[in-house]
Amino acid sequence: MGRGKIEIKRIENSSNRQVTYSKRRNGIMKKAKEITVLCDAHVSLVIFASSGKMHEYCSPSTKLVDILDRYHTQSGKRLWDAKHENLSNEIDRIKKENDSMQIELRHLKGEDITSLHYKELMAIEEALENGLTSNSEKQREIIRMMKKNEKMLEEEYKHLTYQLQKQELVMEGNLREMENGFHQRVRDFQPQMPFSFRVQPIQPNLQDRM
Amino acid sequence: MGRGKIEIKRIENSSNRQVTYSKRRNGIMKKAKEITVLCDAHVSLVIFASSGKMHEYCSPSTKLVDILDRYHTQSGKRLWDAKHENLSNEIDRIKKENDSMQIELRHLKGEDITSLHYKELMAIEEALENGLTSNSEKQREIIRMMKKNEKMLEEEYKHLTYQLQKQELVMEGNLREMENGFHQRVRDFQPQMPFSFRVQPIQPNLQDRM
DNA sequence: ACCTATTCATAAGA
DNA sequence: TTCTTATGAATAGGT
Repeated sequence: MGRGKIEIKRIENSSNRQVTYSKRRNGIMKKAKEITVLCDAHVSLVIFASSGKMHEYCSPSTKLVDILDRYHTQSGKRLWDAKHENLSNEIDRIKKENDSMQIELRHLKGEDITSLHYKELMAIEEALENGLTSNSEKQREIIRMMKKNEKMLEEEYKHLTYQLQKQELVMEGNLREMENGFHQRVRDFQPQMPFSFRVQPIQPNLQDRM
Repeated sequence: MGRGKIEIKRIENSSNRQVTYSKRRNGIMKKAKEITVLCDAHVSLVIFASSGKMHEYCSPSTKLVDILDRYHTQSGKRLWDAKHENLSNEIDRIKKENDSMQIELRHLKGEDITSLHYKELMAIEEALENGLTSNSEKQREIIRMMKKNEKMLEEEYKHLTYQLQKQELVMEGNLREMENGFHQRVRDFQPQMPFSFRVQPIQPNLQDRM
């Protein structure tokens, strides 16, 4: 097409080649755009001139990566490197692991067990019973700890009560002294046990478990 | 170019679209080949039809990977890194899912429950008990089925025994006839019930579950 | 798949 | 590079 027919072989004249290149490149780009619009196609087009300059076209709302992804899927050719392959393999591996755990979980929860054999049901039952045993043991242990802690708190409380009573006695004594005329002593009075004294549970983390 | 001008917009008629697609695809491919020959260009062209079918062209003595390598270098767009990142993210996501399932499984099995709070232990206990309930229900169901099957087998057995006895009576009768001189009849004797008769369990798949 | 009127792309020249 | 234009190529619609 043009003023004369041309043979399809390398254009030796470099500037002609350059001109033809950019004309035809535009032509192809245009065609690529048109086919995407007309026919819902997805196109990736990458052209390098002999000069090394690059041009590309990629259908709108698509990324080259997506196209290449589909290329990879359909052609089976491995475009990416070993690293990529490794990642894909790992994903597969983990997904399988995931699936089997999911199944195990569901079985333990009593779901999807209709198709199981008797032996499998027995194994699951055993696992459940073991779990239950550990679980209640732990619960009993926590209760034991709670009781122990309660006892200690009680003892501490008794002790404190005793100390307070002692303190009150001292204060009453002082009061009596004050009433007897030693008013100046009141300002200097310091309690023998500071009010900041607090009960410290022996196992301070226990309440977190409740 | 054609019998009439067409607007560049999606061709709604599906078969027209398909026809146009393959015509234009050929056209683009041809143009791509021509520009590589005429202008020493390097071209990668990947087209997906809306049907999902793929076609590609890649300049001779070049591989798509090489083109993409150069694309990578020149455009600065990191095709693979993005892809890698996606894969890595997915791996992370699945691994997290994995971990939480693993933890749940271990908890159900009574492992790693030392640091759990009382409420969590209770929840696990409930799950275990529910599982156990479903499990034993299923087991009971299987046992019911077994018993039912056993009963049926027994009845069939009784029936067969009866039939055999009847058969034996007939044979004894024949034997007596033979002893009375009808020896030639022995060769022609055929039992009325073939030996290939077998017990067919009513629920043939049941034994698979054992 | 083939046909062909028509439109489009482009080679060559400016 | 861009414009022009004669010409060959591509293709839309029909068979």
